[in-house]
Amino acid sequence: MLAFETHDHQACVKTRVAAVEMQARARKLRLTPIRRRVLEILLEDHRALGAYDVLAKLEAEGLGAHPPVAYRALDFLVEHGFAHKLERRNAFVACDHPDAGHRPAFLICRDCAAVAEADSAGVARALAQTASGAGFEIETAAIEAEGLCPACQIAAP
Amino acid sequence: MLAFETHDHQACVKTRVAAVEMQARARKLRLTPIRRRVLEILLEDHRALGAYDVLAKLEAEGLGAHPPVAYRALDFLVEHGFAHKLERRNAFVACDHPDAGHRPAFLICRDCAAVAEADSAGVARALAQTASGAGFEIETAAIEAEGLCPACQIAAP
DNA sequence: GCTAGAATGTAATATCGTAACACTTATTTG
DNA sequence: CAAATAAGTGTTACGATATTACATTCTAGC
Repeated sequence: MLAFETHDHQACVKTRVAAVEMQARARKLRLTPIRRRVLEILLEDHRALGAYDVLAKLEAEGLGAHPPVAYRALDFLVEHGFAHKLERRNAFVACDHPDAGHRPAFLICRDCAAVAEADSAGVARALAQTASGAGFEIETAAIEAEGLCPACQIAAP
Repeated sequence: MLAFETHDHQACVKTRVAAVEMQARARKLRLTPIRRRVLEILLEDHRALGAYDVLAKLEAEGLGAHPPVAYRALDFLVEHGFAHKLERRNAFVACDHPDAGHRPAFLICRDCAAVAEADSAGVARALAQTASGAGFEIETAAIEAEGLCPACQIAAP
């Protein structure tokens, strides 16, 4: 639950960008300057950011001023498992474990928008069982809890 | 998993509106004509409808032509447990079990938008356990699976 | 009937997201 | 290497989703 703990964030961003770079190379994906910068922007917080928040930062740096620029980069990151979309917030967050194809559960703080990934295996299993009883074939599952992170429980009681 | 089975839908709508009416009376809520009609619109399909879909139907019947009309009625229904919002789709669906305060899991067909409610107790328990390990205090959880309903598995293989 | 609170009507605008097409840059292939 | 192809980017325009604010009307309770 990395996001809720203090840690050396500079280093954290660096190692995680490096990890994605490696993954990208291995999978022959192009981590272009815009995509890389969007990933960094997401990593700089462990927070949920809207597409237009990301776009504003890009724009301030002269990297593209129109919505499709942000959406395309975000779509790329999401598609390849380097970021996730939070459906409840129409927002995006960098992935904690940049291995492709996982779909974690999310714990989202309603106060500070910090986001932690949680293992969804148990949850997914329970869901799959229910679905199969109905003859429903699950393709993807979004599991998003909202509430208060430890810090905000103290700050705003 | 009512939504995926054939049934007498006329009767289904009628009994469910009646159930909500009783609930509303018991809880001193005002099920006004607009709110009632929006509920019926949602019940007429067991499908996910966008706010603007609902609004279009209201408009065609002369019941209000501006977005807040639809959103206010939908918010009322959601707030009191007579409908749910599907975050992944920015859409709404009538509640299967109009008792207040429950938060089911959803099985949403990507093809026909049929929606079934599934028991979320097991899923919620698994999630709560993970969260408590992180010191995170869950207030609400959205659990939404997307895939193919039985009918659409046959229709579109 | 009066009044307070709830609900509705309406305009304007914010926020989120995409289609379409021109152009540039990278990769493949003859 | 050059041409052909594919992938990525720049830009315009628009569509879809949602809210704020304020005026007006309705309703319940006195």
